[in-house]
Amino acid sequence: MIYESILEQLSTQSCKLTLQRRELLKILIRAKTPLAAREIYDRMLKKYPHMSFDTVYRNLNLLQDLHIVNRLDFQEGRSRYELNRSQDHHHHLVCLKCGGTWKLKACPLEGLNINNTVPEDFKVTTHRFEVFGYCRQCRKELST
Amino acid sequence: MIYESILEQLSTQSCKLTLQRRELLKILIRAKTPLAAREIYDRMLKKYPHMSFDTVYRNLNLLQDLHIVNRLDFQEGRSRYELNRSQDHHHHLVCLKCGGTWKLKACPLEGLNINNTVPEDFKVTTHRFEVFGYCRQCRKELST
DNA sequence: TCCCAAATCAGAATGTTTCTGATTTATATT
DNA sequence: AATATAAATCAGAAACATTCTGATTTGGGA
Repeated sequence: MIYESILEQLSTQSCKLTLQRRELLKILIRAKTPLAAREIYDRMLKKYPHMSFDTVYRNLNLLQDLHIVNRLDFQEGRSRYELNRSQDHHHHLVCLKCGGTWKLKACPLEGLNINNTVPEDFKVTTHRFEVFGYCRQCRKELST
Repeated sequence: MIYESILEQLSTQSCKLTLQRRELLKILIRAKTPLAAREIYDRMLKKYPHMSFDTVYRNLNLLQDLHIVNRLDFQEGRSRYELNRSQDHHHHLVCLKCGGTWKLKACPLEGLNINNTVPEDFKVTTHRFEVFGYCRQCRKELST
């Protein structure tokens, strides 16, 4: 469903539906949490053992440009990627110990006073918001 | 004033007040915008031409641990650093074209519904919020 | 002045991301 | 079904930020 509609979108942009590209999409659709390029690459190697790492990056960048994928940064020294599901705009809660992530529905741009603080002549295109800390499990482990 | 109080703080932590460390602090205090490690290094080279890049990073990490410096990420492929001036908690507005930054006083954590969306058993330590787009000047240049 | 932990230096190493140039492939057309 | 070709892939190198290593120097207390 999502998969097919993305393939269609790619076709209309005259992008080829290569096996590698399809596999990358399937991995992102299956993912329960944002993945690092390295993690995606490792999963793809299982099906395509001769994959080039470069292919992962090229496709992630392409999908980003088409707004099919979001690039995220959780201060880990590398990016993570997630499918951009429309109607599911969200931000993240990130555990600094285990790297676990949870969705935050609250969005600062929906808050009241943002429009007062951003100058009118500044054209806003995107924003980021992340909350960091320690999840229940990791809190326990820290105190023992 | 700020400079002296930081030196004092460093002393009490039994950190040595090396010339390089002092110079790095002065650069951060002078800075009108968050600086990349590379930019800091370039400025330090003028005074200490034999500086090691490593020294910049080591000190930035130290100062970060002591909450004297904030590490920021503006999706540029490298971090930027700014002095953590207490009583001036803020976020940033970032121009995607020129890299210019402006302070945003609004903070999402002060908003209403955050406490409802973060689970109680999650220990929040930090957060990030950035707004990206194009500044007045760069908007003009894009449309011509 | 002496001592030594802390800091620095120089250069190598690590890890992520991008580039290059040759080869392969998806797909539109015949 | 065969062909042409732009797009995509591969393999490896390169670029870049950041961290590490091991030898040397230095700030600051005794």
